[in-house]
Amino acid sequence: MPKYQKQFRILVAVDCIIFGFDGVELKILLVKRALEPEKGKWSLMGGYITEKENFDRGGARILKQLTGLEGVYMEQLHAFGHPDRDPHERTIAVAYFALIDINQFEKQLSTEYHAEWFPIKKIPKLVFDHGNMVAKAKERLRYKAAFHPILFELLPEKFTLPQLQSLYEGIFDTEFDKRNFSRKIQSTKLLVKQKDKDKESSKKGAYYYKLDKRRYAANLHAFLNIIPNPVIFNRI
Amino acid sequence: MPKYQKQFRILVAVDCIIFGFDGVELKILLVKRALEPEKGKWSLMGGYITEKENFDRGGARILKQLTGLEGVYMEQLHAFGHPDRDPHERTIAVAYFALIDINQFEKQLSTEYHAEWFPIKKIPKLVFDHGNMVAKAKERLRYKAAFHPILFELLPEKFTLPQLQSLYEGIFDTEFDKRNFSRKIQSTKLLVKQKDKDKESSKKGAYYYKLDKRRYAANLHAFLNIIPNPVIFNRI
DNA sequence: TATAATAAGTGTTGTAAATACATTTATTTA
DNA sequence: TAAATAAATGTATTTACAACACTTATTATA
Repeated sequence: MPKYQKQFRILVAVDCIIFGFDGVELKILLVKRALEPEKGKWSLMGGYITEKENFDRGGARILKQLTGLEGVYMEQLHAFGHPDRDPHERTIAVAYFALIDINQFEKQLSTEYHAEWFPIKKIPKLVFDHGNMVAKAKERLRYKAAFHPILFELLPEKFTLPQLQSLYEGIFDTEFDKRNFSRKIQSTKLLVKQKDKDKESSKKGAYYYKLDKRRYAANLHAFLNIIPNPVIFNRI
Repeated sequence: MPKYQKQFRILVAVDCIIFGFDGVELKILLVKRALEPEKGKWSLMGGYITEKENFDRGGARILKQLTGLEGVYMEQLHAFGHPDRDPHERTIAVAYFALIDINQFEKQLSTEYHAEWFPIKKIPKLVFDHGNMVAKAKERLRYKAAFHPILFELLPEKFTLPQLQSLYEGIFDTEFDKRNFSRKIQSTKLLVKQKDKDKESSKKGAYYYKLDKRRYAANLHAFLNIIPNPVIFNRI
């Protein structure tokens, strides 16, 4: 079949904003850009879309390339298409954000890309419009996490309520009352209390919990109300 | 500067899901596709991105081309990139959805594209993956409208509370108690009661309201709670 | 071995928001 | 002037949320 005439064709990339949580802060994973222009500067992990793949697959491929991980939570964030975003040649980028268990990544680390975790509050200057992408991803993560149970994706299989709370507090940059927080989390029935405790961060030790995977899968799109409203968003 | 070598370049289109409300149902505006393949079939309005424009501008251009309207509420929905979505040549599409006042459009109508409004519940078979785009846009509109005051964009400058309620009821496919609905809307303080009434749809007549544009602009991203929860979404 | 230090775990009460529900009012038409 | 129609409005009850403080388990130290 003949091609569409006279239209111009554009490079299409996928860039990944990869979030991790080390128990203290929210972080994102950056790499040193391997190509000119801006070679050697900090950048999101990305790559060009290939002839046979769609965006979701491209995103998954790129994530795997860097982290070795598969089956990770990923979501399309936004398509970025400013004509000058790559000064070298017009390139559009479809950005994805991923939530990974930072410990998994440590295991699977590929050294090839000079990857490093940066606390979300200390992101260096990034190439092109990657700074905008990160800003948008943070915003989306907050928004999504305020209503849906997605932050579990950032935690290891077993975690404690204090850990979970500190994750929420980090992301929303505020503090919650632990009694109310605990009650709300428990009321979702998404967590299953374990018999063992984490003794590392306190003398008394905190009980581990695991996700109830059945319920979790069924409720990914359901609504939580963990976050007291006025703290994050202005209600009218 | 030399181009990136060896990467392949792709056609990039923007497609618009244009919503309107005629007082009874939610509708979308479709056109007859002008090009092969699938020429003559129902399609979203779309077009290729040009060399100097970003996606937002492309979307606005395409919307204006069809409706003559500018300054309309538009939002990027999703990038669609399945390799076979256009069987003719690989093309990715960035979809936008727009909310317009259907009466404005009637005035500005361009006959060139054989545009027609279709009730959201009676959408014909569409070209390519446009059916998926519409489905995703409906979902997003519901989601967004459940939390944010965006449905006003579908109404004329002056509207009545019964009209507004029937819009919400149409979109969420349910019925609300008018006393509670009215109270919730009033509590947002976004509306200004007018002195005149709409006498068309009842004998008593219903007072017109206008948006308080100042407050509205300040609260576009604020949270409403118009929709009783269990009706639409499952809470955990 | 008793005491201090640390963080985890747990319950109750008041307040605000959401819901359920029925009557009155303005106007037109028969 | 009576009947029909849809708009407008208020209250009582229930539910959800937020504020708040003490007890418990354990380890380290005096």
